[in-house]
Amino acid sequence: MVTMRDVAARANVSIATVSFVLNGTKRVAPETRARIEAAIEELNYRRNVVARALASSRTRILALLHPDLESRANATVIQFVMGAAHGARERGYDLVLWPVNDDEQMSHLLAGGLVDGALLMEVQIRDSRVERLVASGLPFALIGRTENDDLPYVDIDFAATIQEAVAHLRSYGHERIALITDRARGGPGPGRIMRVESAYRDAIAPLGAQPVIIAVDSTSAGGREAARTLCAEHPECTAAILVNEGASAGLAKEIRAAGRSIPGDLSVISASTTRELGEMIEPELTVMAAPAAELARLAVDALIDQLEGVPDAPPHTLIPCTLVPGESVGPVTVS
Amino acid sequence: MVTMRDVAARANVSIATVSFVLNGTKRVAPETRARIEAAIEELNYRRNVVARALASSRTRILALLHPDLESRANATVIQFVMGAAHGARERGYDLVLWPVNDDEQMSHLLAGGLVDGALLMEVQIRDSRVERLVASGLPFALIGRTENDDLPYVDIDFAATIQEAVAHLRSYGHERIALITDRARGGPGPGRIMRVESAYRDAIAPLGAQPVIIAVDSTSAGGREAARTLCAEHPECTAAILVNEGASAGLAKEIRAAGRSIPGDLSVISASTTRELGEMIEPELTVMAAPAAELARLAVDALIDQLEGVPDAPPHTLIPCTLVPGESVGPVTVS
DNA sequence: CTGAAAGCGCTTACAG
DNA sequence: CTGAAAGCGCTTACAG
Repeated sequence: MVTMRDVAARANVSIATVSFVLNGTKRVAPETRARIEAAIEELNYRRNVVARALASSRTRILALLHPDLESRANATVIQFVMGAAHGARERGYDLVLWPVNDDEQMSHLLAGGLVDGALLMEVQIRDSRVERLVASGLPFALIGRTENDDLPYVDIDFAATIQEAVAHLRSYGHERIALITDRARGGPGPGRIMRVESAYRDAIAPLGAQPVIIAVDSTSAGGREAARTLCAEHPECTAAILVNEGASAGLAKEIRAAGRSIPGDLSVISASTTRELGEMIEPELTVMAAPAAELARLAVDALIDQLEGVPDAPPHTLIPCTLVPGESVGPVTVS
Repeated sequence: MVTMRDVAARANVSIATVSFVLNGTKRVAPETRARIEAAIEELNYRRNVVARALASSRTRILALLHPDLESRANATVIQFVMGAAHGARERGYDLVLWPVNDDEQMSHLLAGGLVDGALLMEVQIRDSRVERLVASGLPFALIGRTENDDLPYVDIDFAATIQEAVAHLRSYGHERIALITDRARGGPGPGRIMRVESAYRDAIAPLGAQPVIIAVDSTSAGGREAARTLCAEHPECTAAILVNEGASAGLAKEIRAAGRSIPGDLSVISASTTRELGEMIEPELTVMAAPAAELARLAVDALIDQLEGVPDAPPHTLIPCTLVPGESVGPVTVS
């Protein structure tokens, strides 16, 4: 293994000087610098990141804390994870995946000194991970929000997204619009659900209709259940907005199985998902594509800015989903 | 920050002794051990992983090298990544995501000393990453295989998988069975495709029919293209085996759009995908579920065994996909 | 069974 | 502009 010592010897300087040119932390005479750079090149030297981390007290490693995603057929998740990995690499950081299950693992993360900061996915309204993070003093950025709006976060702008979805449906004449969300399995659930619901209430308020909110599991079975509930209990609804990626396919299938058609009898918008997933469904769904990769990069940037002391780094960013018209929205048909 | 020095002081021992109990590397008197453990507990001490890494020349970090997965609507990918993360954590290792694009990044990885070993996803038949890895001496495990079968790998047992798919279809009377694979976009392509094709040829050989192989993009559009090709050029086929996750939905849609039905006119098995994805499609596809999480864990275990010098660690493991019957396979109908 | 000490490969005040 | 040296927090022969 070639070390800084080897480079220094070959260039006839001290290792301190080598370090200075590598880090650009101090002025070095041009000829000296040239000699050192030549030596680095010739030896194909690359700084040991572990030693650097220990000496500088900065590992340049970020942790991505996520719940168990293994079972989720969640197309946005992979975009998110990959976006974060790319974003980190582009700024010279590494990203470690951290499946947080228990307190012990959280301690290991916080006290182990492996990471300079953490990114949190799937933030709950009341999130014990966030509390521990705050208590520990480790810098972090949230994807999603807790009750406490003061913490640094990036999030989907659900208000704008739902607003646009409703406007799109209204432009086709729809006035009875149901919302289908994710059923939280124990715990307070992601803040997302709460925000989506209130955005929905605000958006349909001008229509003067009662809100119809159906929460189901994020699975095909959940989607079928939503369709049955919709048909049986809310036949007045001519449109539905889904914010439940995993349920979208099941909903479409069951609506058809019930002898109704999309968009003939029901117009559907699936929000916060991917266009690829929309394309898989029949009919091709009109979706509002989640800015997953973009959000991940922003979260990474916010965290690194914080770590590197960039002034005026924006603590909060909201991005709406993008409407991608498919074939699942049509005019209201009089029956 | 509380260090080993603090613990040693509180327990009235040297830091060496603290290190011995932490690592279990040397016999320590029971009372001494108890004192040290008490001190650790009281101070809530946790070993600094960076210092440990530097001193022991082992970081206990593994890299997961993957191509750009951002754009893929690949449901097995997330299972794979998460399986690897969990597997690593369970053995006390961390996993960093490494999007390998260029040579410079590869050098940084290899010479930086951050990781003890690497896991490679999406291995190509002829893979420059593998060559560099071999040359560098960094331990690794492949997911998938190259030309060279001597390297340590885990992989899906495509021969057994395709064999079972064909057997399943034959039990319904099918004898004209097409194969739909992934179109490699430049380069030699994943070894997977080659292996799948030869497994298919072997499996249908007893049927005495010409092989029908259709390679399309792994997208809904690709699936549609496959359906059209099948209908137009191979009307004799009564069944198809897909090994192209992203194309499965498009295929089903286009078959129906062409006025043919699944499984009435065409039986379909989608291999190497997830049951969740099969459930999303209409009709619910019979799938052969990829053992993605299991494979990831095995690869992690194989790599760690190698790192820790476990004798007789199996260098190669093959696991077949699991048949999950859906509604897309039926008897041959005489026309 | 325990400790003193060297060393892992860097960074970073401090001197000159 | 450059260097000698301390130090980051551990592990690990080596002595005793």
